[in-house]
Amino acid sequence: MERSKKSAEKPVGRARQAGQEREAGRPADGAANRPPTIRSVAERAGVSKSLVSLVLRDSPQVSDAKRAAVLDAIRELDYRPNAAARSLVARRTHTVGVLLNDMRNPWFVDLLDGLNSVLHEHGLRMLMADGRLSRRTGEDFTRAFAELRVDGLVAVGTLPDTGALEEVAGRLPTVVAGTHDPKLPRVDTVANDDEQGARLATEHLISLGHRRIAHIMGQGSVGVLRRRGYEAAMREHGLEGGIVMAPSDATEEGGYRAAVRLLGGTGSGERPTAVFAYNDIAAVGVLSAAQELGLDVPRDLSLVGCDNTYLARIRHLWLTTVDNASHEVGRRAARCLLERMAHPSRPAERQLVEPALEIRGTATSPH
Amino acid sequence: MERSKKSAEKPVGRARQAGQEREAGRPADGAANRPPTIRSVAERAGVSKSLVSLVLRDSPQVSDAKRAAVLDAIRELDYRPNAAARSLVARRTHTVGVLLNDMRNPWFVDLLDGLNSVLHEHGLRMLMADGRLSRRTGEDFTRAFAELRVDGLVAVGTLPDTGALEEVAGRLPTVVAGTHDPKLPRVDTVANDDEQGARLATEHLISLGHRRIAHIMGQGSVGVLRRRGYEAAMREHGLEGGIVMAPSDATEEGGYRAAVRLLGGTGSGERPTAVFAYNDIAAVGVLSAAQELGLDVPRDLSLVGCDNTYLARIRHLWLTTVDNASHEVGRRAARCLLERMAHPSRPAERQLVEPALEIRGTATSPH
DNA sequence: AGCGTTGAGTGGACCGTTCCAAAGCGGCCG
DNA sequence: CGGCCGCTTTGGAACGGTCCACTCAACGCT
Repeated sequence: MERSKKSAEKPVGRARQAGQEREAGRPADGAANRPPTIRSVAERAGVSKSLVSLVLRDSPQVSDAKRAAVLDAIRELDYRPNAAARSLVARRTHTVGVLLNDMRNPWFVDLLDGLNSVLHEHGLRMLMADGRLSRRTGEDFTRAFAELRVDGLVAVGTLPDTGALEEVAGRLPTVVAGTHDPKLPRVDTVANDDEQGARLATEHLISLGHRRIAHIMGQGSVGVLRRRGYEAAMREHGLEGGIVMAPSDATEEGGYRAAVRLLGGTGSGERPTAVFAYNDIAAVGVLSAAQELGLDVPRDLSLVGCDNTYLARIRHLWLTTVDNASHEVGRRAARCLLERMAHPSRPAERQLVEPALEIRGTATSPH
Repeated sequence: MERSKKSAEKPVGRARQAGQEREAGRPADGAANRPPTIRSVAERAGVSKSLVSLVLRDSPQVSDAKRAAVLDAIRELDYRPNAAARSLVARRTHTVGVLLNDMRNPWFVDLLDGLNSVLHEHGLRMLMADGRLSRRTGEDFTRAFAELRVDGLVAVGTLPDTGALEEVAGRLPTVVAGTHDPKLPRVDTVANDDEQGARLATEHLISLGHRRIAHIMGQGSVGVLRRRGYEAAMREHGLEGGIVMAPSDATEEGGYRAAVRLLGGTGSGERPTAVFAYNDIAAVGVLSAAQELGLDVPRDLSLVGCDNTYLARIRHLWLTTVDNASHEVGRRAARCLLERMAHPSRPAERQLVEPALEIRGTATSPH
């Protein structure tokens, strides 16, 4: 008895207070007129907020008349649901974080295309951060994504900070796309078959009749794989003697310097007749070096790049290169992420996508 | 009487239920162990959640002992504040949306750098969306940003859908960077002085001794301005007769085709000795066309591009071009946005950033 | 002694949604 | 004619924070 009275008084008072403010105060004079909420819509349509919520997630349980009324009100007020409130209660943001290694190097745009198309089909939106920018400002990208409570994370390209990635992978579904690099327990990887790509390029040059084929090396695990594919192809065709490798980095400058070392120093008999470069940018460096050394490409020197970036497509360069199906990599990475979001603790999956040769103008038979 | 009884009975049951769940149930057995909240931290540290909140926003009002206890609890639980909850009550997300026109064209990366550095100084984070991807999936970028309740919006580059931008500008602080295009009431604009840049390029060619200088035109307002600068420079030096213009788009293909028309068709006496291209990509197309027509650049044809993208920096291309200080544009755009966030209804501001000539290898005196 | 003042700490309303339990309301059947 | 069964609609707790109003000591000042 006593208890019932006490609790009766307390909640009643509150309910009334709240109700008053709700019904009379806020929407009318509305402090600093805020954007419309589900309540404004309900009020205008003459229904409860719950019904508006049902209409928003178009439940079949709503009569046509009320639905129309609510939709009208939404239109009239130009109402937009508040994602923060929604995700607060749903504990889902329908957003996946995409961490780009470095936006300066545009090899990833096709990958992003593929990623986006599949994610969008499943009602997920992408939120991108440039790893390089975060690094420069000393910000921890991991934190930002964790606080925003993204539903998943896709790391595109090699990341310097494997530790942070490992930590974030413990919290949320994570997929690495476009590189083989960090092999972590609960992290899926979708990448190009770089070894196979290098093999294709090298075999193309061999089939054209080249015997002495140089390789301009790249760094990281991708660099190792491409070198391995190159070496394997050479060996399988009995061309161990024709193997020449020059260390470099994935820049035009690096490709240029390596090519100058390779092509400039030694006598003409020793000089390679073809070069397989780690990527398109390095290949463009080779082009520059050849020009400076008075070598005509492809007459005096054949050249194959890798990645089929839009650089390779520029008519003035027109690089023969390896297309590594970035779009497909993106699509598969998205599907992997969806799988992992559904089953967070399944074992890590590693996928390889088949590359293909894109023949353009920088490789022919040696004269 | 009847009413009081009714309301008494109803809330009592519920209130008790809820109270029990809060005090005894949730934190102890915790359904599907959720990430720690401010309440878990408070409980562990033996303080109230309000105090934890104070520590989080490091208020000076907290004793050292309690502060230490709270920080320990935060560390032990690996607590991360929930951005959704925070922004729900604060009505601020500390996030600005950055809308990229098209990630394929990497002229904006420097701009983003500048943008990012200033925004970061003010505790804002960037969230990027690619307009092209949104367009393809038929998604309205405006909606996404509006629902996420970003604090502001930066549109980078020309946007096709001016209407959507105008609408979104009514809701939140908006700045357009890198283009002059939509002149909307409450929208600030920070752009390069494209007219001045074109003038610099043209005057450079004139000072080298060229008289017949063609211009490969671009589209949009930027195209108009660059053309205007070109024409003005020509006229001011009494070279109206040397004006030749070819319409094109901002692609390599477009530049190539325009150049073939310009250089191939007419007799040698009529042929321009120099070209000022709308941008670097179009300039590369000109390079391709010149090569095909057997014209040596710069001996037979001088060429100046625009934007100083990294294409221009490739040794094999080594384009003389106009540097439009994208980094500075980004920085100023960020400051504009901060201003507008502080004073949402101030009149629109239009800023122009001074360009500079970047002399490389594609322009010399006519022989 | 009584009074205000100050500073650390707390309770609870509130932000804008979702979701659940329950209510209202015909209609149908025994 | 009353009970029951669907279908539509509603109230209110919950999500995880912030912030305001308030309490409670301790302290200094007439």
